[in-house]
Amino acid sequence: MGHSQLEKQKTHERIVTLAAKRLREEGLEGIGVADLMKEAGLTVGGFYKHFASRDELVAEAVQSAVESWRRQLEGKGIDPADVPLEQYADDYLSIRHRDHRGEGCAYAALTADIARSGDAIRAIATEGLRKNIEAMTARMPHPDTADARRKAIIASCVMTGAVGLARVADDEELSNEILEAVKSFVKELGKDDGK
Amino acid sequence: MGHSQLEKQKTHERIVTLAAKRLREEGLEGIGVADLMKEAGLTVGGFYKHFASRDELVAEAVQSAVESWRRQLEGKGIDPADVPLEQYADDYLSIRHRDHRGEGCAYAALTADIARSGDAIRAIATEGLRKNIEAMTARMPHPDTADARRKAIIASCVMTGAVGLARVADDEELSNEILEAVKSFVKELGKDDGK
DNA sequence: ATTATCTATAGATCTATAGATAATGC
DNA sequence: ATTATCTATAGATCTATAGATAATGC
Repeated sequence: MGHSQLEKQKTHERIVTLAAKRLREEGLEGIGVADLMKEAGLTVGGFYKHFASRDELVAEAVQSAVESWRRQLEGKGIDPADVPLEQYADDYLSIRHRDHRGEGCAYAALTADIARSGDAIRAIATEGLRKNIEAMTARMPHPDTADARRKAIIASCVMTGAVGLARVADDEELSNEILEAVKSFVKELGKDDGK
Repeated sequence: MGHSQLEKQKTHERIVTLAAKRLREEGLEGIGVADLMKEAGLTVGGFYKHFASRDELVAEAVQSAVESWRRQLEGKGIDPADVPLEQYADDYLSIRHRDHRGEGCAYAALTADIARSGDAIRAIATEGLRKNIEAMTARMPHPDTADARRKAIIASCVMTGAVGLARVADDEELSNEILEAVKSFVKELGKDDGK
């Protein structure tokens, strides 16, 4: 029962981080305030001293989820800009990513949920999407060209789509086939000789 | 207040068709039984003479949504197998499709929702996905080759991903850029000279 | 004195059921 | 007689709030 301002800030972050995970797992409406607080080791009453509404938490959690990949890398001392496209494709289109939504890409896990959300959440997601496309452009050969940006958009769509469909397929063979086909394609996209 | 068996069958279909639309718009948990029945011009009490549970309706609605594109074409006397890849890409990656989820592709609208669903719904969606990939393979040059199937998987992922992300973007320019980039890419995929 | 969290609960909403009503179909 | 739909409601669940408790920090 800590009550200092520092404790409160840590509690706030703990709730947001947990929500970012659980909402990716269960969808933006898939878990209630009381259950989330319980999983955080708290009770529902304290929630509204941290957030004006459930929607406000969801917005913070989406922001956190959108940034989580970058933050995980930075925690290991790695600059996301230094991750080459090949490694990005290997990680993103891995069985591990497919099977761990809570720690994975917010767009693969929540695209449809976000598209149905209000202005605040869509604005956060749009900003993150823009940055992702720019970061992907920088990983392409000749990154200053319109072609690199076009390839980055294609790569973003095909990767989020592939993980989404791989999670739909209840047949492991089909699911893996999707991941492998797209993995090799994205790597080809990054080769200089391509169109 | 019709009560014949024929009337009941028509009522059943009306509920399922409406649910297939509204669930694509609002998500698989986005609309309640009472509201759906009200929109169908009925009341909640009759619902359970048609479906054992809400989940049973959702399963039928997902099946209906998965088949809706094929059924719409067949209603116009068009064989879906005759739709060439270029036209498919133009329709799928159109602003109209992006802005009308209720009549659009179930995978673009519901991928994450389905991935979170139970076995019955995932089995229905997996079967539909398999058929979609096969139909897309048949639209590729040299459709009997492994390369055609690989391209069909890439096309399926990139198209569902593109419509999903185009719906996330609250900036019309970015959203259209995504649709256009992927549209031209899918058309290239269908050209014979490609790798 | 202030406030972060707790217990308890009001009020809204949702699924599912019970029993009444009005039509079908033997 | 059977049954498709209706009205009404029980029971569960969810968001948000009220008031109590126990810590911080001037």
